[in-house]
Amino acid sequence: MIVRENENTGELYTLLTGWAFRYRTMSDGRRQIFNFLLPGDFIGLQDQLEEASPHGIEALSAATLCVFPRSRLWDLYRAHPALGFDLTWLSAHEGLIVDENLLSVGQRSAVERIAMLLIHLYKRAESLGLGDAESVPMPLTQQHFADALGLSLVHTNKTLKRLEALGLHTLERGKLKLLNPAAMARLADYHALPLRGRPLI
Amino acid sequence: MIVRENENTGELYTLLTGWAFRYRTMSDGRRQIFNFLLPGDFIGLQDQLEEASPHGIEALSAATLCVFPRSRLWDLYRAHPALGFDLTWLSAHEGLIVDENLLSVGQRSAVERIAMLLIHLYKRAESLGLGDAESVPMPLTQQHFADALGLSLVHTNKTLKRLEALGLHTLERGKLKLLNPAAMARLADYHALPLRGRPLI
DNA sequence: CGACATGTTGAGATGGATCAACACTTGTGG
DNA sequence: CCACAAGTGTTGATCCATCTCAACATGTCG
Repeated sequence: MIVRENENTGELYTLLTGWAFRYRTMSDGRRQIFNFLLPGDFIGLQDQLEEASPHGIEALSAATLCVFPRSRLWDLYRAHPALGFDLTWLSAHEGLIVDENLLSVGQRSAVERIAMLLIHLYKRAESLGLGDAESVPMPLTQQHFADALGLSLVHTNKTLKRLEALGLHTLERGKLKLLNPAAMARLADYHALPLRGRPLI
Repeated sequence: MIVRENENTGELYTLLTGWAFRYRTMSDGRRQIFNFLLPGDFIGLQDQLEEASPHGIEALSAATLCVFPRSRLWDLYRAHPALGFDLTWLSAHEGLIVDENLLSVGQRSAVERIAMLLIHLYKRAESLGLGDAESVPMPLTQQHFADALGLSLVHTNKTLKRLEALGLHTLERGKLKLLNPAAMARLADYHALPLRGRPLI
């Protein structure tokens, strides 16, 4: 547990190693995962100064963080405009990913959603050099897939199995392999978002 | 049409008057609306420099824009760190709204989604001083509701009617009235996001 | 007046939800 | 070392919220 919902830590973080996710729980317990966080992602920009954080953040694996006091955020903008610029970049980039998730949840069928999430996470992990030539680590539980995609746990399981049966991927012991990335991309209507020089803060 | 999908205008805008929406179309024509834009909202931050915009933006009414050349964005950060700070604020704030939509589309039922969108737009318009004491303008078509909420047009129509029949609101000739805001907020599990001093760029 | 966008309504089909088991793994305490 | 609980994954049967299809109504604008 990195950031608790409706609390304010007064801190910002960069995720240095490990995986995490950002989510929100409704008063009756339903949970929506907004995004998954990988090394290099920044945490806490959405929380406006001094306000309680509208979402929680939990780690999916052992993780290390770089901590910033929120009170010095403004100093940073003044003293290092380039870093401020990078922060806006990071914020906008996370926005793009959330947009993509919204597109999935709003318009894609269950198979398409799962396919999309699998490729998307695969590409992100791969581009960070995680995993080896044929697979990347995948610390999510099926419940996480379900909560990110707005599907029930049962249907998530069945859909995941169906894709495996089609020979599109394997997912075991926390390792994801894409056996037919092209077919999966076609299925998901996936288009890589161009990731030009991503800054690290 | 303000920004075309997959093109790059090299410009940024502030929406000064009027309504607009930000969306993306899949290759088979399905469309997801990410967010609605009201006066004061900034346009174009998500589009990374020089890349084609991953989404389109269209006006819902007559609108006026303030135009910035994208090439001078970096100058602005260097010369006026405070404005850079505000831009990050605006970007993060739009992120919060998109999160909220994702929560709706992922977890809420059709009635809840419609109720949520109605209150949310009502509050935003009201806080900008649009409309009068009892109603705000509402230039959306039912198709816009449907595309924003991930519902079919037909079901959107029926659900909207149902809420009207329950006496929760009226929506005619482009004017929205909330007859029982409390009940509607309860239905939607709505919690206002605190809007502290919003900057205008 | 016709053309086109928008709104309305009913009937029937279906993707995904819900309910209910059961299997496997891991950790814990006795 | 075993017994048990808790978390996770798997599978089948049934239900229902929402989708699709198909009309028709209304309004606007040339």
